[in-house]
Amino acid sequence: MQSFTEENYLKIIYHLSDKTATVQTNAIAEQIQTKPASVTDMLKKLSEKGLVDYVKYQGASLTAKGRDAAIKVVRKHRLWEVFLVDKLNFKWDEVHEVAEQLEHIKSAALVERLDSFLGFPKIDPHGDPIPDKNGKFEDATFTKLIELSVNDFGTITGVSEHSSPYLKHLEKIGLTLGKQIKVVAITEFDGSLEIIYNDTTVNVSREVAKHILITKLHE
Amino acid sequence: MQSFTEENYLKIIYHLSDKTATVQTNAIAEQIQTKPASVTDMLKKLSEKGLVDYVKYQGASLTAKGRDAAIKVVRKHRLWEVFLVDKLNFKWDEVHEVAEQLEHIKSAALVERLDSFLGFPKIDPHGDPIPDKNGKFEDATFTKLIELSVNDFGTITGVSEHSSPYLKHLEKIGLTLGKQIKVVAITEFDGSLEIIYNDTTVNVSREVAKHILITKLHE
DNA sequence: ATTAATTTTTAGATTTGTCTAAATTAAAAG
DNA sequence: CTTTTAATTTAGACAAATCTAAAAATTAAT
Ligand SMILES: [Mn+2]
Ligand SMILES: [Mn+2]
Ligand SMILES: [Mn+2]
Ligand SMILES: [Mn+2]
Repeated sequence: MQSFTEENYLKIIYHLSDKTATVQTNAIAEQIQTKPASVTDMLKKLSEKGLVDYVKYQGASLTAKGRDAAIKVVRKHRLWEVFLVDKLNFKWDEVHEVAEQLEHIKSAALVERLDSFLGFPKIDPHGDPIPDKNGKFEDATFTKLIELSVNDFGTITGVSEHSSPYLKHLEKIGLTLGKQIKVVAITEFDGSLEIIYNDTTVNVSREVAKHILITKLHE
Repeated sequence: MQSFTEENYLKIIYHLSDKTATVQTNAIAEQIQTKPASVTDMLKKLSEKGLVDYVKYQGASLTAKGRDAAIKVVRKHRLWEVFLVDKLNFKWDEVHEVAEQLEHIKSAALVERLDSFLGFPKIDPHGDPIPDKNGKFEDATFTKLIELSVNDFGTITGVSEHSSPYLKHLEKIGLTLGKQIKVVAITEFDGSLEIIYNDTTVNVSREVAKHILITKLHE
């Protein structure tokens, strides 16, 4: 059984592993809001527990056991987010902080019954896939909005940034999950994108477009 | 903002205060599963924070601020128990441990929305009153089953022991919340009570009867 | 009022997770 | 291939919460 703190490290390492095979000390420190020296200490501990593979100065990666544990935390985080939005009427920008706490509640029965109560949802309020009981899930192949070209179109199926200010901004300009969008122009000056959905046109900065995930539609 | 641990101390002191005005170090230690020396340390800390009144060797009591904090924890504990039973189909003997964790989740919005989602329940699955948003609740005047005499009758409205083995036992012999019962005899030999409800007669040991709370009916 | 038993507190150590400052190692630049 | 820079690790300290063993205070018993 892992501590609250250990679970946070495993989860962060898991998320950072999406991009690179081996995760650096400084990257973990930044995500977890701590100092590199503290990360080194924890990596040694997690390594001794058989949860991460760690070689001095070379970074860390999750073992099978560590990945299982991390996925369980992610599953709980996303199920609780669905609960908060679907059942308690929270907005999608209000749930992340509370889910950060709820994800550490220890009770296998609770997770399974919550999952059932919610109707076995496949994605959370930000479009992220929810691992099932066995940790399995389909990691959809997203394209970032910023990578689209003029005349490309598709559906908004996720966001890779969960902060409240960011999500509130998307809400305000109408770019929420499920919206069909099309890129009509890319501004020469600042690289921002001109997007059309329904009959509305909005301008999206590169910084914002970076975190919007699109499922491209063809033809 | 209190730590997880501080909240547990406040809650225990609150519960122990029901019986006596000032709470002893050893009593807290026993409830919280720790050593008296640790309790002394914590009492000093809570005293400095203005949450308890504490005089060396004299025991402790909650300040108004401490009681407010304790009641907030109790409110959360009981609301979560209602959620687990009413929405997730847990049995009344399965919820206490999980609620011990959930009661420490920090989010005012979550508590209020959960309360609303549950329909503003007044009592939890064990018959305990749920404090409202402002910490107010009616503490009903219960009579312990063990204090009844032959021919006394009433309704089971609560239990003062939340452990799974105890609650499972009550379930098995049919003594659940809301049942109308009558004492038909008290056994000379061991003081156990002969109880009748509907058309069933059951024998209840003194140890079991001690924790069953009755609302007496007259005439 | 002494003595004995119980309760409570202190003193000093331990564990978990963190930090700062200094020392190493690895990577980048020249 | 040195030198410089950046990343990482060690060493030593610290805060929170706990423990054991010993000392002190309170309460109960003679
Ligand atoms: Mn989240
Ligand atoms: Mn999410
Ligand atoms: Mn309970
Ligand atoms: Mn209860």
